[in-house]
Amino acid sequence: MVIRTEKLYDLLLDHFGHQHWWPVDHTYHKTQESDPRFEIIVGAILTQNTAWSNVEKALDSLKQHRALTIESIASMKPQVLKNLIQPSGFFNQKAHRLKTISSYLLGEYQANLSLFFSRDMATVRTELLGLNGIGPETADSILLYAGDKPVFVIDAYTRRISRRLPFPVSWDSYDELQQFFEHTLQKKYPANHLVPVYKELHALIVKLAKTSCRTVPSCDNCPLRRSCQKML
DNA sequence: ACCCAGGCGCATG
DNA sequence: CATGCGCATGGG
Repeated sequence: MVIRTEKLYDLLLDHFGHQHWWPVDHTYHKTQESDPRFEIIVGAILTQNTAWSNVEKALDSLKQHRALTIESIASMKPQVLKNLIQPSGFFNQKAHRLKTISSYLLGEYQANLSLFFSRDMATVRTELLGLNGIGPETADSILLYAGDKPVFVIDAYTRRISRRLPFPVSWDSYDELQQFFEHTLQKKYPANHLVPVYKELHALIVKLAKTSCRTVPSCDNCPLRRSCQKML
């Protein structure tokens, strides 16, 4: 019995609709104060084990102080940065992490994100993982949502869902679960469609976990149970 | 008063 | 290798 990830995508999209997570369109006008790609990078760090509503407050605060740029965060005094991101919690660690990646992007890539992302995907991922505060999920979120790289993001929700669905993989291995999603989705979608599919499916899984799978102890009582069985 | 949120680093056994 | 714990805030 094998469940198909592309059916999971169809089902969830049909049931919940688009989730509008981070902007799909990276049109960047100079009239804009901050590069949306950098905003996504900052958001990816601020949202670590933190409700998105709190992250928005911190992002707004950074924007209002015109501080949402690589150069600004790299040069800002730590205490000032901590105050600006305070509502997102864990501000001591997060301020340090934001300064680490900002200084890195400034020092190694002259704050040029196009240059940073232009290289081999695996290379960029390895570099990100080497920075303090960037683990697999944060690195992959940055690659997918900011860099438009075809990488599927695994998070606690995806593991929880995967534990309940009959996926032929061990749900506790990040790499194995990621390979499973990527391989199965690659079979259905052409390469140039993978990025939007990966973005939307990850957001939809989060939505599913929050609305249904979080509150019920097992699939037996899940409101999506009948739909889920269509995927088998 | 609890529990949780779009994790990660570090310390233990 | 694999758990466990601290990190901090705001909303339900």
